[in-house]
Amino acid sequence: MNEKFYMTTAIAYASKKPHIGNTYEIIMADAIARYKRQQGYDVFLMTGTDEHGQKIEELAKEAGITPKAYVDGVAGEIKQIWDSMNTSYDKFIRTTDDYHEAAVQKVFKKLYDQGDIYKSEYEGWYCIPCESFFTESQIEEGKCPDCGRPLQRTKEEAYFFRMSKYQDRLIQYIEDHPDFIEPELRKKEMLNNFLKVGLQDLCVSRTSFKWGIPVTFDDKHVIYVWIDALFNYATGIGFDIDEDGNIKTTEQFDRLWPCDVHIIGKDIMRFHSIYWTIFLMALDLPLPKKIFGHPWLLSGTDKMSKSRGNVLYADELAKRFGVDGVRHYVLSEMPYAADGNITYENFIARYNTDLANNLGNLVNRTIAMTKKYFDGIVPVQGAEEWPDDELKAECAAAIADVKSLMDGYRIADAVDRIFNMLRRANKYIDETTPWVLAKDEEKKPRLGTVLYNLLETIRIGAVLLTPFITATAENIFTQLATDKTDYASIASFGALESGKSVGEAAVLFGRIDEAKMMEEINKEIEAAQAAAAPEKPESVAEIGIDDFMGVELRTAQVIACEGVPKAKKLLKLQLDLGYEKRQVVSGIAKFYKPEDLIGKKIIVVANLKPAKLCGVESNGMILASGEEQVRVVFLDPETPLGERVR
RNA sequence: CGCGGGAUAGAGCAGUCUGGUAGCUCGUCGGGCUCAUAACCCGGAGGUCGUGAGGUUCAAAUCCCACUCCCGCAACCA
Repeated sequence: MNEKFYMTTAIAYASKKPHIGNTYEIIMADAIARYKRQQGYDVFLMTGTDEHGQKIEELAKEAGITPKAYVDGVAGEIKQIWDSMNTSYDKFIRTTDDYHEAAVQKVFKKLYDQGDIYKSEYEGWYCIPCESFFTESQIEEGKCPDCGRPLQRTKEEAYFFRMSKYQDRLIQYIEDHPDFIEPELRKKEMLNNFLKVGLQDLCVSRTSFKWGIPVTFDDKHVIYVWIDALFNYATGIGFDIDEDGNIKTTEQFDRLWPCDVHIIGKDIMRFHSIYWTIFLMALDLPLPKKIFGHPWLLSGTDKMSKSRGNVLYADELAKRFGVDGVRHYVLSEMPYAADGNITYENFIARYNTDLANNLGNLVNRTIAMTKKYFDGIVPVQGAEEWPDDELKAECAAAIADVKSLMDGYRIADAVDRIFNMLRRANKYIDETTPWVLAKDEEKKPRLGTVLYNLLETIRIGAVLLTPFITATAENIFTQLATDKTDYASIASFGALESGKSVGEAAVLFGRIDEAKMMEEINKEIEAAQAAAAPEKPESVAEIGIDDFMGVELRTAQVIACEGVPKAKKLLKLQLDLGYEKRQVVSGIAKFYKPEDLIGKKIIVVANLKPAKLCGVESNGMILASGEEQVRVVFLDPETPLGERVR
């Protein structure tokens, strides 16, 4: 049996339809999987959906359906998009699958029984802003070890995982395995920001919502999302635990584990490289060989978000550019470590340059000449002349380069390398001028050689392109009418069989008129914006007038203002409420300079419990609106100070 | 001084480890060709390689130092 290669994507959160930035991951994973299969590996690619959590519980409630019904809908939609992108995953796991839930419960129990998970019995302290629990031993003088703010005694019981126990082993492992976390800069982030400063025990249960996997021996609690979600990588291939708490695996698991690569977004690097790895250590399982944190695909220069209105979806893009247009764009436009961009202008340029002009036109003109000069019969390869040797050398170089690039996960560079090879083939046509050879019957053998070399170069290109633009590669094979499509067939130049008839010529990618399409797109965007009613925001539970009157809002004037050292977002404001002065800290430094605020009259929540932010005391909160763009509520300059606001 | 990455032609990037004529794709200008999807091929213009009339060197995009700006991670939105 061939060597196995087990790879996974992160599982997609089943809260809403994934955008192209989310879809990029499965396409990238698919390209790697197809490449590995081509190389002869026995590949198993797993993807799926993460379906539990408070957010989904709330969305389902809003929609008036059960959480399960809700995630059934979204998971179906996600699977459909994955399928429509021609991705060749071997398994689509859902965290609501019964075997997964059962196995996760047993994992939790086992970790509890062996002492890695423990229950804190009313000894815990909770930091509300950090949403973190801490044990007595972690805290100093009743303050949060993270932020230094006062902690609340938690009234909830909670389960914790002893992360610190494995910390040194993990650091050692990462240092012994330089390829474990890639790209390199992500490894440094993990090491410097978390591991070397010391891991805290992780709270691994929740009681604040119900939509999760219950703890079997304590059903007030549901299991922390990351234990639930991360274990999909194991349960999906047959990992389980028997009644005695011993690990029970299937033949499939034994064959595939450990995972060869987890492909994930850079944002969840921490959960994989630290938590997941430590969970595995606790179960004495071999660790994954590699965790690859890919960058993000940005819409223009911004993160895609609904509120910015710049969200692009794979299926909508595919309507315009085709599935392979989308695959080619995301695969060739994403740098190795830095974020990539997507705009319609870039998309059209990429499409026209690479797919229509370079590849499509090369195939088209070559097939056309074969039909025209040889009645569509693949000619015989004759004596080698210049520049045949250069073309062949280029093919060989491309094959070798693509292999080394792909082995290093340099996807975009690999794709680019293939298109350079095709460019060389276009140049070869100009150098050999087949239309001139065709005018001289004596040159017919030479003409045959030239066309043969071109057809063979195209075939090699199609084999190399198979992992990336799969359907297009197949289309090319059809046009060449060849069944020499495997990787072994490009080991040496000349596997294409002479004497056979080529298929019908068909345009692979029609050229896009940029001006026309942009006009169309802009019109659609305008129409969509006009049609879209402002979305109803998530509302908060109704309150009575008494509740409102419990909030003491007062007018105040900013008499001094300065930034807080070490904090990028915070401003420290001195307020005059008329009857007293007080200090308030506010996270508005991105939007206001101190001098913008001094002298202005604002509204302050006067009876808010004091808190410390970055070590600076804050006694209240000033009113402001907005998320992306925060605007402080300013008052009429004539407003007297210290008045109650109702 | 929290940790790390980056600044190279109008745009996007490579080159920096291992100093020695600054390169690729797109765009732009000019030319060629006619097999092909106004495609393809060739050539030109365009860069004080972030700043410092800094350091090392025969020689610096590359090594060293200082500074400015951008980005990621962490912290932080009362």
